[in-house]
Amino acid sequence: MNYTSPPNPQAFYEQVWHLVRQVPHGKVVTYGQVAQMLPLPGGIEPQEYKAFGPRWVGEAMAACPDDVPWQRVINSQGKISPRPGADRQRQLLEAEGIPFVKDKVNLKAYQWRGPGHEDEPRQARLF
DNA sequence: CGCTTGACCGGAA
DNA sequence: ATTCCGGCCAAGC
Repeated sequence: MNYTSPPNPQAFYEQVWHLVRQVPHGKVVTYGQVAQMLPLPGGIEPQEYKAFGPRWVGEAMAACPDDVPWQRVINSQGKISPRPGADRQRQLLEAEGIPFVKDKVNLKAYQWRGPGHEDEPRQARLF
């Protein structure tokens, strides 16, 4: 279906922004992850959503309000998607304490898993 | 009117 | 590890 935008861009974007606003300081999410976490938009086939959802998330970020921590959304490779302004994004993330190695973020350690399991210590007790 | 280009992703070469 | 490609729309030049 639509490559450029979902059936109801405005509604979809708001869902994206709502989710991104919940990403904690010092954590990141990927475009694809955000798309996957949101409900399947009406009138869209799952296969189509899988193919274009991530791009729509990108569109949403390009038009996000000021109160959305847009810098915490990066691509599936842990890198900042190339575009004018990428430097600024990296600066903001580093300022949050997120280290970059070879221009990449260690998603294993810094990816936010979603509401519910915030950032519990992996294994606090070691008897 | 035709060609280029997108804040993407996963698999193939 | 890196580059290319399909997916297949639409606005801008």
